[in-house]
Amino acid sequence: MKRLVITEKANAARRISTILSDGKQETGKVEGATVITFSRGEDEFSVIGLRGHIIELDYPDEYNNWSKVPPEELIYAPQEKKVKAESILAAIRSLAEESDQVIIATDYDREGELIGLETVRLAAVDMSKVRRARFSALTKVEVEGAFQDLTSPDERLADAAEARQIIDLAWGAVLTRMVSLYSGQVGRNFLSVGRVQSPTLRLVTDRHREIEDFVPQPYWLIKGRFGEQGFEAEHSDNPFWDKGASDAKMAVCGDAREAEVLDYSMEEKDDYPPSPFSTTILLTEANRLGISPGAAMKLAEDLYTSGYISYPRTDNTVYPKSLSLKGVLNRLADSEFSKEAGEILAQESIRPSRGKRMTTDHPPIYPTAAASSKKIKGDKWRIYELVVRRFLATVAPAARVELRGCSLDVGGERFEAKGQRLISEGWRRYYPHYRFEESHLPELEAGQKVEVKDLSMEEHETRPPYRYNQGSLIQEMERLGLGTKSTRHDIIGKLYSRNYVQGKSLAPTPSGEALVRGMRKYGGQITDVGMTARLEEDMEKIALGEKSLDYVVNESQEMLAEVAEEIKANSKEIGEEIRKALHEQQHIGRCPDCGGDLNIKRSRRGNFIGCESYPDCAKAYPLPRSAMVQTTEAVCEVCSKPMLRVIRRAQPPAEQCVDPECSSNTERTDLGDCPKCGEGTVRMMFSRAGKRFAGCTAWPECDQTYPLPPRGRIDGGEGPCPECAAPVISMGERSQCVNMECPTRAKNSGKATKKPSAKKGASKKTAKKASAKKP
DNA sequence: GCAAGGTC
Repeated sequence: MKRLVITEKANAARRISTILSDGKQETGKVEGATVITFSRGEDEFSVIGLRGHIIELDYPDEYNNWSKVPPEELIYAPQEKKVKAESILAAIRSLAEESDQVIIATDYDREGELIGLETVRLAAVDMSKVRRARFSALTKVEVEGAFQDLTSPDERLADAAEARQIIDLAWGAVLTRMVSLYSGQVGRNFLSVGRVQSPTLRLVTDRHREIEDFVPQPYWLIKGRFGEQGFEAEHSDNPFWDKGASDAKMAVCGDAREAEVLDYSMEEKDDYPPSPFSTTILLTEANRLGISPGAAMKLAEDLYTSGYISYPRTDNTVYPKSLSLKGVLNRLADSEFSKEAGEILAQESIRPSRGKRMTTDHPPIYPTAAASSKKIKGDKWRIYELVVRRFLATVAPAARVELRGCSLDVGGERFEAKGQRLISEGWRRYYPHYRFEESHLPELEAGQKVEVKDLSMEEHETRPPYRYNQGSLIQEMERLGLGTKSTRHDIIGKLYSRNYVQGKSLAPTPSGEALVRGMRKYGGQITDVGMTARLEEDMEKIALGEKSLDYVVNESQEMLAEVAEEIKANSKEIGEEIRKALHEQQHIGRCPDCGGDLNIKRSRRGNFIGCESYPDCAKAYPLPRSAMVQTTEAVCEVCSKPMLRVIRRAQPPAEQCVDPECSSNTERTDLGDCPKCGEGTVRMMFSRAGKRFAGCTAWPECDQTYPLPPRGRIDGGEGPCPECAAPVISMGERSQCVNMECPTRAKNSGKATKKPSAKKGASKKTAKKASAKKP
């Protein structure tokens, strides 16, 4: 029998072929697409990998003009399927024609069902030939089992996913066009609205409001130190919200010289290992290491395609039975983790930890091969090591902790103390990313008297909640059911690229806030988390056969029509609010050439500051790189051009002239003449990644650069180095050649020469302060 | 040029 297998991705096609063919496969091309062939018993197999959805929904071309087509028209407009990978589809057409059986072997989830079915439908495959293989890991056991136990594709499940596609496109396109048109943001600077991105943005704006509106409350803590070693105990009524009450308590016990131990307890407990890695957990852990979810995802994908880790997009936190944990450890045995792997393999049995979620599409993320830090470098290695260490932790024994507790009578008042100590490291030995906070409490016994070393009352204030960072936002999105493991980091990326949010701790921009305000007021449920929850319910009903795709789509269209009408009726108010916010966040000031408006502009090659009268006036300035830039009303004292507020990591916020060539800037940033080209000036700059360095202003003609320390004030103007002619820079007391390879630096083995006299008083002070922070 | 969902 001739059998055609369709997988969701190229890697799955390779893995399945290897498993089913025992390694004897051939790779060829059909219609330009890669196809793997092999024989197995009587059967001839062809395996082809898709690239996820090879079809995308979109409106026909005649709806493309945003200004000419009223957005409402899109509500009931037809949506058509546009093929994104013609060669793959053509290959499937011709292979299916000559096959007796077509097996859909896409991921075992809702989207996988649709990806498979939409493909065979579009390829016009005879449906009586179509079968479905379902496996939750690409292991021999699972795949062999799935191919022995073929089932039928689930059309209702695919319908559920298709309903989502149709609804998301309609709502997204209609509302996106409306807000963009009404606020005059057409073309490259369009604004966007969507079922997932808008509620996510609202999480950020709501948190911002909470912080802005926060009123700190004072509270008081009564604490004391006791015994010879001075262990700390707290009053059992802490915290006190009323100073009178805490004062009264202090008056009662404040003079006590001795306290009596009322009770004392000590117990040992297991401290269980963390769960296996799902995408969300991996991304939040990476974020803690300073690798953003977007970057971490990219690195994890690279590691996956080169065979070092398993598929990185998964919600699963339970290892499937079919996965050999010992096998994984054995593979790590000849790596840099051989010692750790060996220790765990030496255990009698391996009982892995398990998380709360178990899914059918992929196993949790685990290492699939040994890598070496010589071959894999930088952040990629850090992600790999994170995956390995997490895996080791999940198969390692629990740690043991000793918990102690006591209560004290202090002049008639009750105090409590707790202590914890790690007795055996267990999994913590392999996964050092969760710190164990030890706190000491000596061994005591009831009735024992201990010395009161001191008693004090501390005044504190409640603090506002933290802003989200990308990691905590991803976690919150998962908790609320917003987006999927594969899209959440992308959605957050969208919020940044639309300039709705900024900064590492996400703060909304004025336009982000204005958009949420407008949509909350007139956009129906589009900023509500409940929108997704409702859609999920409907999808569930479609999958169960309780509702039809058409019914759900019609219902959604009617809702959208109402919302669109409401937005249209209030288009002026919505548009004005957003325009005002955009002005505030983009308007830099007057153009020095034509008197027009200078604005922050978006472009394909990055953002910049440009004149609104373009092309009549081409005045433009670069936007300070890798910084958060805010507008100000101020103008430069030297040249009267507008000023910017620049906020950078590791630097204090600074107001500076928009013109990098203004002497107010160059005095601060220029270090001296370029020794390489003799034309340019060596200037302090920031790389895309936010790293400070010195580079020649004649770039790209001259590529001279020097590394600079990331923190602290640096001044130039010390003249050229007598040895190498590179500028000499000063950092407060210290003065040295900027060129790391300069013999003057080698001679002192990196140590700077002592500067006899500081040039500027202010610079000395700042530099001292900054360098004092460094170890 | 719009969404969100796959994957590269």
